[in-house]
Amino acid sequence: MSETIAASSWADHARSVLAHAGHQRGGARDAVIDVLAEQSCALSALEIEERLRGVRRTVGRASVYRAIELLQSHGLILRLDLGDATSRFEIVDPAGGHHHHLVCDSCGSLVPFDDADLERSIDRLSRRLGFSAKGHEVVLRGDCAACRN
Amino acid sequence: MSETIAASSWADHARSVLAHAGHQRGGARDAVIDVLAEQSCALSALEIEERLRGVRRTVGRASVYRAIELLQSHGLILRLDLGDATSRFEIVDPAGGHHHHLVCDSCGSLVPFDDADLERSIDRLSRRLGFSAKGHEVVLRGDCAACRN
DNA sequence: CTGAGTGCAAACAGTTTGCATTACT
DNA sequence: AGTAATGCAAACTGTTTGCACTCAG
Repeated sequence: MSETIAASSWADHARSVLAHAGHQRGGARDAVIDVLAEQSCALSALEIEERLRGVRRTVGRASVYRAIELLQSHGLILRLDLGDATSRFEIVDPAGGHHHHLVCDSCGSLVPFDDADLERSIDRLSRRLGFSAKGHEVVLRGDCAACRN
Repeated sequence: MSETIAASSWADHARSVLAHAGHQRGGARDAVIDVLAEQSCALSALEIEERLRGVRRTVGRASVYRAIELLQSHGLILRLDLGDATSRFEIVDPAGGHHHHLVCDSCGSLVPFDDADLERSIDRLSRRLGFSAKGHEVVLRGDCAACRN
């Protein structure tokens, strides 16, 4: 894993981007940013809401979704769809690094990984196809170490 | 594209698999199989329902979902999630070939592609990670040829 | 003060489920 | 006849929207 950004630096970065875009700073969105910053891997909107309720402050569901939408539109988080009909979100490394995921068929857990070889293949591929591919996702399905008795 | 199976052969295959699994053959599921067989690329459940209403026979929404679930549990179709909160389904080539997708950011269209190099990377990757990766999905996001004016 | 941000509740869309009916075999 | 398959409608879940209220600047 080449994720080396500190959680707080992403939060600061996100707040700064939003501020420059002319957004006021409200308590609900701020709390959502904090929760996302603490988590390195994908969270669903409802998971975010739940964690907020416990630890920080109760935030209306709509505010969670609106914060997510705003963050996404500024490229600060990305949406991840893994086949269970709920979107998950995770912070985007401002430095450009990114990873992909293994979804465990048994326990449903999410294991992040990265692979330079894979990235190279995808680069070559986009060039071959003539796409200006702006992004990509790779999802492996299998059994995680814990479940593969 | 190395998809060379005839549509009818998948439909026959699917029916045979279900018959061997002890399932009776009903009109609704049969129609769903036909619609899927005619389409080479992913369809959502509601798109399937819609096509059935027009051309073949009106099929209850629940039956569409039940047919999909059954087909999926037998590995005859696979679910595809592309970030718009609706699952799409496409037939699985009994010969084992498969492809991935480019999602056009502008028009939302789905363009299938395959790439041996990419597959090799993913194979190597699964081995490196020690997963028994049973499946994988790759989604590229960008602009399709038509939209890239 | 003024508009962006927020919370609540209602509206929505896709999907699933319960149950009575129909149709294979 | 007996059992799987089907259709309908209601229930559910995740997400979005309308609107009144609050708070940051």
